[in-house]
Amino acid sequence: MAKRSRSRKGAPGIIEVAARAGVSPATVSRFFNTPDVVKSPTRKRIEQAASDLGYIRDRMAGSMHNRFSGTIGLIVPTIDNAIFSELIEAFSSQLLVHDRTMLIAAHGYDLKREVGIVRSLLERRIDGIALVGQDHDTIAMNMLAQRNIPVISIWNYDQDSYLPCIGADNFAAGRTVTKHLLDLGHRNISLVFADTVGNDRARERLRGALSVFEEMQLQPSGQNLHTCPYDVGEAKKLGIDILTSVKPSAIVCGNDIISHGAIYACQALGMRVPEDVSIVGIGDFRGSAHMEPGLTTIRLPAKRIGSLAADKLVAMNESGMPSKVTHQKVEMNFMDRGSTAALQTP
Amino acid sequence: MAKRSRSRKGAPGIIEVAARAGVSPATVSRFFNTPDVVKSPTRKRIEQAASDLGYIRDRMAGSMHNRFSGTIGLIVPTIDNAIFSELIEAFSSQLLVHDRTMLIAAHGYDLKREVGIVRSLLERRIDGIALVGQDHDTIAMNMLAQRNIPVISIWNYDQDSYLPCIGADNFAAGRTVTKHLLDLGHRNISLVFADTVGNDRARERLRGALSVFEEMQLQPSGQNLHTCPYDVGEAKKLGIDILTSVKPSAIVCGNDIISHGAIYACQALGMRVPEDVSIVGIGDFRGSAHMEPGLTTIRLPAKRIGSLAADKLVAMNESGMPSKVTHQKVEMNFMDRGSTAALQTP
DNA sequence: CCCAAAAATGAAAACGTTTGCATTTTTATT
DNA sequence: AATAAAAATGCAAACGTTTTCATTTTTGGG
Repeated sequence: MAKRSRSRKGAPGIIEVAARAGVSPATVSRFFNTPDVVKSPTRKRIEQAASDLGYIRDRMAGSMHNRFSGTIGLIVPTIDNAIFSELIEAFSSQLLVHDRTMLIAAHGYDLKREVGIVRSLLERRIDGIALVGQDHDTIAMNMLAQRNIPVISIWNYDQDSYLPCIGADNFAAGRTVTKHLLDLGHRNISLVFADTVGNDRARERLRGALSVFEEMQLQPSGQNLHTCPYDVGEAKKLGIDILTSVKPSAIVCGNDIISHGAIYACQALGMRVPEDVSIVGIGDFRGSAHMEPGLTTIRLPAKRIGSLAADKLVAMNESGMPSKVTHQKVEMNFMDRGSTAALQTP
Repeated sequence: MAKRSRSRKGAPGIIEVAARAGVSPATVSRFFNTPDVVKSPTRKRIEQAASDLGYIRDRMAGSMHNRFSGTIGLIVPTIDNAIFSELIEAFSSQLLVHDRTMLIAAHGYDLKREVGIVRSLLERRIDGIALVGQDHDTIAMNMLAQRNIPVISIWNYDQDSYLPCIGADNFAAGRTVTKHLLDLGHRNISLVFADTVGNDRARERLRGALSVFEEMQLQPSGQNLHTCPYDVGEAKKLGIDILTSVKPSAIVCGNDIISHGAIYACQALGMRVPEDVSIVGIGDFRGSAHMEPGLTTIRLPAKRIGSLAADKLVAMNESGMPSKVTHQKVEMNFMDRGSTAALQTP
């Protein structure tokens, strides 16, 4: 039985490279970390030797001293959902630009699972971590704090967050789309949002939506507030329910995925969007612009957030942790497309 | 200026834990790696000490001896696309089950970029890597071979692949959907596929589709073969083009994303699916089942592939590399939904 | 109870780098 | 050309574990 073959056969180390280049290992190390400090001819010899041998650095060994591993963590509720994949891609490729790599994991909206994931990432010595939202388990936060790891919260902007954050104003987003519907004359409006426990993004959006009703002295009846998971099929099913029972003239969806389901629900029932029902979403995911009708929604710059978060985390590494917790708000754009129209007075 | 603060303040190591538990560091190490070898009372003391101190293992330091880092790489063409996010999620969570973590990166269908990514992952000492498809740069493959890293190719099944693979028979998939359309009486069929260079999945699917035409002694005119990126918007645009110029009665899309675009194109043009145009896809992504009409497609079990790949890679680690290259085919299911119908004889 | 065998633990040498300090080489100044 | 200062390089001690080998403790059979 080939017990954990220790082979590591053809892998040359810094020492082999040094020997071949006729320098000391220290110099080879410097060549890779601070090239400007080694003389040009030496540099050339090392470069040659390394390439001859097919040398590949062992960042892990290096990290023993450094205390920097060059990997940064990202924990999202779920990967398998248009909501976050854009973010992930942007975060990852921006890290690559900084010569870092991404360790990613999903907790499936289960904050308890997040704790285990944080631990697992910490065991791998991440240099920093980005978390979605501001709702997290204390245990996880303590582990991070004790180790003094840069943490930032992304996706939701919260002026008073105890963590640095980069995100959008979800409250405002909820307001904007709801107001748009009211401005169009709709009054019988259904609200379909994701479960808000442990999900500050959804919570804020819903708060925003409700605040508009309040301002207008309108009360959405309990009957008009619905909870729905981030799933097109579920949303469609629920949509059909709502459209046949409550018969709203418009639906505010907490998220584009839900909107997609709602639009399909209308189509399945033979109702026209926006003539019979107006629908708005939040997010502006891939595809939302191109479906028929195009979805009226709010563009949440996922790419921008991912990219900024990567930059920020790297910066926190390189310049030591800033004492000040910064909050960065990214802009959102209202995309007025074809899924909403003024209420047809019958 | 806080130059790369070396702090690592509150982080206790194995030594602190050992001291507190009144044992040697060696025993603490054993406690974590082979618990059964340490006596129960000792185990308890160590456990207590570790939890008191908030100790978190440093797997990196451990990996110096082990030659196993506990991280496994996954390189995909893109994360930000329904195509792969399901795979990624499954792969990642199955790794978590095996107490491994995932390092992931996307090359954007650029095989040259893949080389750099492979190097970067190798520098982080991955224990194995999963690559999508069988088309890869030789340099990358050599780096992996030299280091003797377990590699598997996923997504496409190829009996003769030089790499172990886990995937679906894309050739058969192409055949099935195409045959379905021909069986329904369609003859004026447009083929819309992704660029096949460096993309064996698309290539196989297209080959499969064309093989059916050949068998039936039919020739798809050059006019009927189109290339399209994996993007709903682009697909929709191209779809509108095709539907207004070539006026096919059916479209075979190389992938569900393209199908979505094609369906929206029909809707934008006021054509009914499937009455006026039949459309088939390949993949069965999230949402395909629920759109209106439901997309007729082939279910590619991305979750299953991801999960199997994770298992396989871990197994290759634990039992030493098997000398035999294995090829595993995962089943696909044809999903006959609402987007196809028999040709209306005019 | 005794002793051999087995089980549990400890001591110390790795693992492949980085880095502070010492040494050598180069450069600049006079 | 001599020398001081600066730049380049080398030496060896880390980094935080795991693991081999040696030692101690426990177990079980007579």
